Amino acid sequence: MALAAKYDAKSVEEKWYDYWMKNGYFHSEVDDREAYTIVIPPPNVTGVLHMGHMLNNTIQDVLIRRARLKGYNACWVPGTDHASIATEAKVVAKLKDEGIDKKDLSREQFLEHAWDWTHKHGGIILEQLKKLGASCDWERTAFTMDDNLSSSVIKVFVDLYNKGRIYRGYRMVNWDPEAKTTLSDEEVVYEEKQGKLYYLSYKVEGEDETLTIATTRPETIMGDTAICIHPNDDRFNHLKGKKAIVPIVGRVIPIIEDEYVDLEFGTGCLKVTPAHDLNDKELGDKHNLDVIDIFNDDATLNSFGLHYEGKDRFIVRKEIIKELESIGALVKTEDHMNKVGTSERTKAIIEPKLSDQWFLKMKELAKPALDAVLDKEIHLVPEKFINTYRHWMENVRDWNISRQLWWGHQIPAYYYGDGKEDFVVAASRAEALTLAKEKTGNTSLTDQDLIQDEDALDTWFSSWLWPISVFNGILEPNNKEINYYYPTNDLVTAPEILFFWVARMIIAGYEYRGEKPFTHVYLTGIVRDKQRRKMSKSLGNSPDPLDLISQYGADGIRVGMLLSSPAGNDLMFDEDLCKQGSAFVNKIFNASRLILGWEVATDIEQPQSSKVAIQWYQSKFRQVLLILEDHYSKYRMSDALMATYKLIWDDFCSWLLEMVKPSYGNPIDHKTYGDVITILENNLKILHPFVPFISEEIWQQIADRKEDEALIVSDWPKTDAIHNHLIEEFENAAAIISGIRTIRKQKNIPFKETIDLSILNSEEFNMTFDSIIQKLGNLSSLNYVTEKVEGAISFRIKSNEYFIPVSGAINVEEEIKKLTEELSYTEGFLKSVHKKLQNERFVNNAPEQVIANERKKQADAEAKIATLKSSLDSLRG
RNA sequence: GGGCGCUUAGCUCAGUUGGUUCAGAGCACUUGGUUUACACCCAAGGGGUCGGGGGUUCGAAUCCCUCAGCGCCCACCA
Repeated sequence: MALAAKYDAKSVEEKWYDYWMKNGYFHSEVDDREAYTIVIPPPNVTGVLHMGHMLNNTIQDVLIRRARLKGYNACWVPGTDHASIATEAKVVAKLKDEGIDKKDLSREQFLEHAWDWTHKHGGIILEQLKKLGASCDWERTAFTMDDNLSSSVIKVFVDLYNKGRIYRGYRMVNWDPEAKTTLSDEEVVYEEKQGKLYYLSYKVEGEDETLTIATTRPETIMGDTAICIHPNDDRFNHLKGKKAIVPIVGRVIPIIEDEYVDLEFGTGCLKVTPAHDLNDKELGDKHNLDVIDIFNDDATLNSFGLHYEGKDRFIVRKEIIKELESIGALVKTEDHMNKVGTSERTKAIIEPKLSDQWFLKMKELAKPALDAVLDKEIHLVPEKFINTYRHWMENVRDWNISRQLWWGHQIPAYYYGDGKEDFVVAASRAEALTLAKEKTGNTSLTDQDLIQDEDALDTWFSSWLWPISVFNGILEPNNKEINYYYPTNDLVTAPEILFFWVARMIIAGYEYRGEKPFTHVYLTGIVRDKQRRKMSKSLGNSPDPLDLISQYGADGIRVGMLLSSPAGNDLMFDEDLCKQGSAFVNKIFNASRLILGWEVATDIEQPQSSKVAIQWYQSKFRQVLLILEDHYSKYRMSDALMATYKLIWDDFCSWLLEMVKPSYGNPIDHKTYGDVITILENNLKILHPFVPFISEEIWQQIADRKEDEALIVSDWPKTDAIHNHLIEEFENAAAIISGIRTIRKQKNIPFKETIDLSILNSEEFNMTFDSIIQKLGNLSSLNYVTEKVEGAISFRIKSNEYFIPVSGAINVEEEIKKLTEELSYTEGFLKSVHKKLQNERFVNNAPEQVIANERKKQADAEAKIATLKSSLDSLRG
């Protein structure tokens, strides 16, 4: 009686979230129980919740809540990532709005702004997660730039450097001219773009001849230091050993020969620009060519760009084509599709650039991490990702870990001299000074002589330690928390970051714990809209998760997200799913309201029908419990939800409650009421991971609960004997009831009007559900007869025939027609079975079970035909 | 260019080793019902030659080949 007439999701959600928090139910401490741990994939600290997070965190919360109910010490560690590039870009943009240029700030000043920004906008996303019901251990909230996590990063860097795995190298790297930093290969996204292929003619030095090359990047002629032809290309024999003159620039460059050149592409002549193309760099190294870098950091041209100095590369491309055309150096232009590397974060077009950067050697580190997945030490769900993972790991390249950014962990390398190699790597300035003194033998060095490397580390260089560093396992490898919670159990994340993050965490796990960081990796799909477009802020096709929550309730959204989310498959998000979710919540609420509204009488005996119904449901419930176990063990979340959904909606609400419901105005007997309450309680337990709020709300209402009692920390229902015969008999009863309903509909007999049902049984018949058939069929009587009932409509289930006498004339013609159709269908069916059984090869080859089944089919069909025939005979008189 | 995956009802998807009830589920749809928890309800019902073609088999949505369409990952061809 305590439930309101209508379910108010908002107030219920707030009430119970506060209650859970207040009672510390999300918090985990080391104890005697077995730990079940998940570390959250840390979202960007200043990010906001999007649909991908909703899906991801719903799944994590379902896993965590279920583990908690199953008696594990469940620990879900939340936190955020400093997101070096993304955050720095936001801060730079914000400063720009205020008229401040990053260049005019010192590192310290800039970092102050960045921290302000972080404090102001940071952690909003975690507050949003609370609205979703996420039961994270908020006392453990971590941030990749927390002191201990930062120290962990530095310690690891120093360690890897000392192991010889980190080195500094002058390499061609990916340069993001927008963020003005290098990127790792994984941060470059290649996009197909329609471009042009320009054919340019170069004069041959000292001759009245020209050669033509094809290029997509005419602006880089400023950096040309050679022309390359294939040594076997007879077309260009006359050019060998000669030199060419770069148009506009006038520079004389050699014509070299290399088999790298593709004879089929373009003209067979290639211009070589070692500073701005990886292949050209390799050619340059091989042939000792000059390297001329023509770009500034922002991808405008430098002084090598002559009169184009200071202009952007793409403007220069347009202008230089005009100039080349005017001097007759542009031969022709063709359309050309090519893949352009763009920055994952800023979307800027990447410029290959030579520079000094820090790298981590990956090959050896990757080995145990590869084996772990191939040997199923770590399970990727779904398994199709194993191949992708293997391919990447087997071809892993050194990781560029330095970024020309300030927001992040500054590289702990300290320069004490002018030479490239005049540096030491140490966890602190003091240690660095000691090391520098040792290395140089110069004891008069002071702190002032040390200059720390300006660069920061790639964000992923801190998040790859996440499952260890959140438990402080890097700094204190033997503390009791890391030993207890590590390895964690499940990781739930998007496949997009399989290499960025997952693979590297596995690597770090083996390197720093000698053990896997988690056992299962559940890879979710991408959330897309109905047009299959990825939901993103820039496309504007993503609903605001908080709006959805206020509209459908957190429970509703959770169900909606989970209804269609097979692991690894994209989720076609449709608001209708949320509608279905909140309808389900409403159904649970109303069913509970019905039960709690019942008047209970202690002086009534439990009717036979209720007793049977309760026993049946208990078996059904246990059966579903096993199915759930199976689905969960395979991480089939949608299936687990659907099995629960159908159990509650169909078996519990549509069948059980209808079976035990007292007739209008009458009280329910005490025994049945108690049984139903117990059943409801168990239902709520298996519902709780999916719909935590409504389930807690009702659980708290259906009995007097102690102050510290709560569904969230109760226990998962126990399995017990399943009476399969009850389940089977119920199915038969349900078919009979359905038959009655069909006839009522056909003959327009309203439910209120009672009818008689006669059963002509040709085989042993179990009467367990008779009382229920009577109740749900609203029968005045249920009789077993030995002869057909005259003047009655009939229907058949298996080999039994059921008769309902109807007042008024029966349409004999119609009945005959109906029976004839059924007969001819059954005869056709029997014929196909006969054919099969007469086929010797089938009888010889098929397993016995299959043949036995066919024989059973044959017998059933024959019995049914006999029944139909005799019915027809009696109808025809 | 290489690799992986997908194509089953209007929509989103299940279909484990080929074998009763395997051609399914949820939603949507149609029809009927409902002063007695819920129209976010109840009941009944329609709907698919399992992308096309070929093959293996007594038997194929399931295995093989091939074609078509879609998606993803990886890769330095100007």
